[in-house]
Amino acid sequence: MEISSRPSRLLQQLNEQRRQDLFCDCSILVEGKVFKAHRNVLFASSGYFKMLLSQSSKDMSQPTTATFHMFSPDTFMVILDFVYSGKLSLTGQNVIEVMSAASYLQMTDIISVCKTFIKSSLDISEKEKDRYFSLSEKDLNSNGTESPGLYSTEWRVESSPPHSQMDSDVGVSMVGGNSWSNCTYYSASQRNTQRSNLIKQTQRRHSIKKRMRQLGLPQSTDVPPGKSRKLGDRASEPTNHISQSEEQTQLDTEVDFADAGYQHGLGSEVLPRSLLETQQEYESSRSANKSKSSKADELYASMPTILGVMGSWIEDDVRFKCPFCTHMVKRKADLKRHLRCHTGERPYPCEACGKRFTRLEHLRSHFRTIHQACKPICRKCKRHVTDMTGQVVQEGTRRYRLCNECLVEAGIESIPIDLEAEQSLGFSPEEDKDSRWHFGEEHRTKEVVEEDSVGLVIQEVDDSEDETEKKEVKPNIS
DNA sequence: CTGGGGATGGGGCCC
DNA sequence: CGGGCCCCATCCCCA
Repeated sequence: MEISSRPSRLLQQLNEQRRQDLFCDCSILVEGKVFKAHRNVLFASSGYFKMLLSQSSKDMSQPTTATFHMFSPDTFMVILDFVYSGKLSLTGQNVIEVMSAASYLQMTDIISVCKTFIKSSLDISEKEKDRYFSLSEKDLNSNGTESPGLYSTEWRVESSPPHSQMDSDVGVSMVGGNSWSNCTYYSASQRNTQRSNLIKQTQRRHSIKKRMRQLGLPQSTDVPPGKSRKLGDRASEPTNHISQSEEQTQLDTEVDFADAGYQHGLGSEVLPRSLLETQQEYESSRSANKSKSSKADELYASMPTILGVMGSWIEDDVRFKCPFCTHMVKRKADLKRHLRCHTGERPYPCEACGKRFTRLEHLRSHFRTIHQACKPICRKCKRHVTDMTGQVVQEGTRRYRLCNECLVEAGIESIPIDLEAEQSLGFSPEEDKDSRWHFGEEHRTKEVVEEDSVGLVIQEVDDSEDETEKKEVKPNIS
């Protein structure tokens, strides 16, 4: 016979004891504020505490103390309240920090709730959008006041009492690792600029799919687990680690959910609003939520203060753990590089096509293959070509080589170098000849329009000038 | 539908 | 610590 209410009553009792500082044998110091708690409860709730307490458990007579600097007392209070009550008080303002702290403390329960919170905020964003349009269409003359408590309830995890959420693969490595260092992130305005550039990319669908994968969201083209990457960290990456890029993508578009609460139970799944499928949706969403986006930007702006690098020690080997996934690297610089895949930061734009890259080398590679036709290989027959046996064909902003035979076969051998067409791209003959690759944002639209009219342009291949051209053509990559 | 190849992105590591 | 190279996985396009 089982009394189902017994565990919760026990937890209530423990919570009461905590509040009255009864039998507390553990002190947690967070930025000068002391929290009292029970070892047993902390041990059972957090992988971090489990490791910490198992190391210090030999001396049970001494009270255990732990000190944290990487999150605020308020954040820890939210987590501690969750540990003792199963209730997680999330708001739009604290969700990121709570999730980050939970990641550090290895409390995947909380991470899951935070993730769902953020996901469902996107759902709310869509509802808000619908409501916005609805108001626009029907209630333009109405008072337009919003129900302040539209989403005000509290997030609760009631279905499961706090329990151990060990992340075995990171558990050991986390012990003693508590140094955080700030990382560089784009400001909100920079991000807006980047985002607008990103929006213009033609491969958005690809990135959305990819981000869905990062989120662990189901998708039709998802690869089976067995086909995952060679590196175990991706395969083993828990799906409850929301990627920051995704998180930000969502937060950028979401409504103001700060100060609002949400009712959530783990048992009743809150279906995440899937990522916006198209640019139109994305942008209409953005425009619909324009008045609210500043809040999301504020939220983003707060991230640099709460995101960081966890240094941890495995034996004598210092390694750095990504706060958003289980990936660990040996060098800070590698972590910084890795973080770009979470932040979506793409600092290296291609001047020719506007496509942005996370790394300079990728930009260079892209530019060489797409815009410079550096490969001395005929694109059609794959044979090796020289400047004697082939020519460079330009198609839009793409360049590639064709051997003379394939040129004849394609019937484009008679097309001369179309200087007029090149000028039609918006460059005067006086301009640097290479500046035709410097398509800025202002040229891009024109470029697309003109691309068809440009057609194929053949230029003489001069391999000897390739290096020179490389430098001139792409000053920002050399 | 499928396989091949190009483009892209990410990790490890050397300089 | 940044730059760069190499390698590999994945995606996408095309035959």
